[in-house]
Amino acid sequence: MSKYDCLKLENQLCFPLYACAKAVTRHYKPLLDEFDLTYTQYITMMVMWERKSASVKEVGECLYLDSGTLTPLINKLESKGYISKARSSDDARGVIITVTGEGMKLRDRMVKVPGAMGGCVALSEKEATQLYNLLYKILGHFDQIDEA
Amino acid sequence: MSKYDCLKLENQLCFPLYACAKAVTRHYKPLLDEFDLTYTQYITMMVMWERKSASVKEVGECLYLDSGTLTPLINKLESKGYISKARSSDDARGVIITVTGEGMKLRDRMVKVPGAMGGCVALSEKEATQLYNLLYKILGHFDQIDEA
DNA sequence: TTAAATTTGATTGTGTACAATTTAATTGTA
DNA sequence: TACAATTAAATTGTACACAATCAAATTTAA
Repeated sequence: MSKYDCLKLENQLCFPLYACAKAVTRHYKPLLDEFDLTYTQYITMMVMWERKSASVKEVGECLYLDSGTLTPLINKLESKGYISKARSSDDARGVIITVTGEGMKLRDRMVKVPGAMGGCVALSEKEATQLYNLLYKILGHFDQIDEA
Repeated sequence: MSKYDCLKLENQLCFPLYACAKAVTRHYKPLLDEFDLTYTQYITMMVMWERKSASVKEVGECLYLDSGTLTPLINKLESKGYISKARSSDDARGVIITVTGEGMKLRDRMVKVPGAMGGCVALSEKEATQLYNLLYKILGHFDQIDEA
């Protein structure tokens, strides 16, 4: 029992969180490679599939990403033909991105991906729900801190 | 209820994991800035504080990182004076890194960091343990997959 | 014992992340 | 109305992450 115990890797909660998130995206990679998408591009497409259209700012709020990350990423998705970009007519500062027909077709082709990944994680239904709730509890608390 | 529900962001387990890990390291940043360390440098020092000495390969196994990430990071920690590098005498392929006196002094100065971060996460003891166990369960399963 | 296979760390290239700054557009206010 | 403050994206710079490749050293096996 030392005063340094709190600095041991095994006593950290953040480290398994960090390592686990990386492990998950690493195991997503072979699944996503078939569609020529990275994980971040994939979740960006998820937002687009649901909303059809959104500003860069809105996408950033959904994904906790800023324009420094999203601008090049969105340009790549545009060059792949999955989304289109246009200045907002309401407010010329904003850029509205819209999912294309090709982008919607991609959704059909990717329906099997979450299932394939789920088989990889191997938690029970109950454990998965537990984890889900704990993670959103932390995220919610951070959101609260940040808006203050 | 659509066949596309599995592709909704809110139905993903991976997304809050990814977002939460980023939120945690983001909130670590102001704490670590005072010591001129990044999060990855910080956990690398944790390994060094515990082991005093380890090969690049061993550090990588502890942290789930490869030489592409560790080589430049270790060079930075060396230039800050917290560790030293030397070829292994046993096996000239290996590079052994060793924590310096300055590196050990840093541990004393950083004892307050985990507590400060813990106050930020705001889970009960029980929830934190639950989360810890779930994360290591996933990591353990991935380890199993990977070694096969 | 050598030649092939493996291992270790470094290097290169791509893709995030995110802070900080810049530019253009909009809003608020005196 | 003017003009300061704010906002949205883009840009720039630093630091991971990791795949792929390389070079040097070591191990294995024929």
